[in-house]
Amino acid sequence: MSDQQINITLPDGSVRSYEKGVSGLQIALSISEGLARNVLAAKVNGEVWDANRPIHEDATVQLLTWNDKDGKSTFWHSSAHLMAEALEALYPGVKLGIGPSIETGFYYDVDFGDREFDGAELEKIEAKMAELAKQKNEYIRKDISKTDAVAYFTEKGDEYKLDLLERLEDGNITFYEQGNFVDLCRGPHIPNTGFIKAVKLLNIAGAYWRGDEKNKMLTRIYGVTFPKAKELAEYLHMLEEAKRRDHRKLGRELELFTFSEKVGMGLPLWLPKGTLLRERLVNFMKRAQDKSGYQQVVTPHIGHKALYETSGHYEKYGKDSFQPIATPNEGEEFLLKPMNCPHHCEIYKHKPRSYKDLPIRYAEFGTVYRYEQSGELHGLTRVRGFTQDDAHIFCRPEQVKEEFIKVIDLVLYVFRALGFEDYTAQISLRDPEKAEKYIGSDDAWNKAESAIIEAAAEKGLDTVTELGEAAFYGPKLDFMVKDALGRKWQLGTIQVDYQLPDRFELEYIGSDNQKHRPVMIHRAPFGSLERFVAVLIEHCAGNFPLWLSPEQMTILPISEKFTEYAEQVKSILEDHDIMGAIDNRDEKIGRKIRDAEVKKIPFMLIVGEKEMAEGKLSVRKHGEGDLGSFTPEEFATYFKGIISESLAQ
RNA sequence: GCCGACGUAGCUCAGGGGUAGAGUACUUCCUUGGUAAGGAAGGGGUCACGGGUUCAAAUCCCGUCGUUGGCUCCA
Repeated sequence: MSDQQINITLPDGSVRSYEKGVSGLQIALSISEGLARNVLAAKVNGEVWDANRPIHEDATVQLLTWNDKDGKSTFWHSSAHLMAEALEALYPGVKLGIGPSIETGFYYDVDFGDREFDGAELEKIEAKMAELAKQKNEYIRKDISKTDAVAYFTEKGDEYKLDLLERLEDGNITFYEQGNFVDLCRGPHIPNTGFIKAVKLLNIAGAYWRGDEKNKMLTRIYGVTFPKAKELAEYLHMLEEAKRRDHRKLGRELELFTFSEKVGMGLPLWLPKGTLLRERLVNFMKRAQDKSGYQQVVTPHIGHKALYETSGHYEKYGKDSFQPIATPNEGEEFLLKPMNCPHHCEIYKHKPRSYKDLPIRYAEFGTVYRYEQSGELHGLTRVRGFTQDDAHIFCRPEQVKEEFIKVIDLVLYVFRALGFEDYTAQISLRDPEKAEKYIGSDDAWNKAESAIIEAAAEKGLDTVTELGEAAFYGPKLDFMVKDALGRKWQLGTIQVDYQLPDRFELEYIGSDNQKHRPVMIHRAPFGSLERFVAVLIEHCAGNFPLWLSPEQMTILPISEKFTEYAEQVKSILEDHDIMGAIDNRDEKIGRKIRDAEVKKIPFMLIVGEKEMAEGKLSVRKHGEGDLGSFTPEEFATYFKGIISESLAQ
């Protein structure tokens, strides 16, 4: 083989020989024209490159299309450049900050100077982007010296790019050019703007330069683009659907919860139906925990300041918490409890423990209060008072992994019962560069981190690892579920903790008759009930699984002549623990059905002359329609069957 | 907390310096109806709150509170 040839290894393991300087695009072309038309970028030895950038050495190459995550992000990054080009064309003199791709779409931070920019202008920019995209301008990569780069942006008067340049090293700087637009950019980019077929600018928001509130606020324009118009339509439909499922809207409509200015922001008020839903979740969790060897405990809503000084929470969060409440005479200080664990440590300590007692698992649906910045509050997902399905497992060091695995099993059972099929586990480790953020010894951290990693591997979890996401006292495993619309939510969490046992001087007597220190595992499968209910509402669009539904059925008499029979049916069903109201209003059956459908009540039981004569009821299922007639007992059996199926282990 | 938008009946929203509106929900009456809205009448609002401008403010201005989209934060 001549030295003008290089070997390219493709993802399927095949090796092909190409001329030196071949590009990803040319490789694609050699495979099929269709592939070449769809190639957005190429992953060369694990690094994402422009599809048309020449490859000079043997390499492993993966061609990236819209179906690859990296392909999408390249596409959106290039779209940000396209938007910047449109902005410069429409608003000469605008200054540009940064314009990255994000999980869905992209944004660009823009300084419009004195110009007032309002959202209505987004359509104008969209149109300009579409026009520029049609020109199929190539994205051209250029190496440039730092001096020339600085000269260019000095001339242009763009202080933000100059600020960025300050932190870059000479010899490492590239510009990308497309059409009339040049940007400082590491790349990579898609071959040309023609790939961008559908553009939607979604909203604008303020954002500080470099995220620092001391800096100037720029206008951030969010957008999303697609290679096909149809995909944009689907995306917009998804947004509509998300709006329709918004738990704040459904929570109000289904009368689950409310807020009151007078009670205070971020402090949810649970209405009777929401409370019923919550209680069902709590009972479900209690049953599951009882089976797994947990014991329920109850602790107060406040605790002495010293308790949190011991735990380390006061030092870490004291300033950013609700401030202590003082007693009028003694001047003692108490904090609203932000965590249940210190209380549980004191329960552990109330008597000497033997190694034979461990593990001890204390569970509490503990309501905690945390000060959240006013701008952070959002429906039930971010509140100032919430209830955790909290538990703390105190165990011997050698039991950590086994206990951890048991917790994973419990979490997965819970997800399954609630219809969350799609989840990943995020392992959050400490950021080794920021040791000051964490308490505890390296040794303890290493042990905790490896326990989590091993347990996750043993359960075959699909994991991602994030550095710097750990809690200050220990690493954690968080479960991220995907809801019915593909949105990711963080729910359950499991954390290994070697610090609190030290701080609280927890002990047990080992088989060697010596004192030993237990290890704690914090865990909350739901996380917070508030947040969990919010996610559940959006996941099922308010159509709760039957076993959770706050109103499982309603009895609809055809006319008031059948009220008495309806009462009889109700009482029979009550004996089977099937609860619901009779809709006795002076309305026609069509109206009663409509109202029950709107309220998303799972079953409508219609009783009229025919049913009364036969001792039956006509069953109509929400969203599905008439199921035919059942005796009350037959219905109860059918009803219970549905529930036990969804709760099967 | 910071920046922007918003705040009118329980809910969804119209109005925009000169007597407060609609749909829906609610109440009463008529109707006793068979699988997604029967008819009529009626009650309900300090137009978030506090100041200011004006002969006159729901409307314009300022402030506060709240909601909301972001930013920063999240034990």
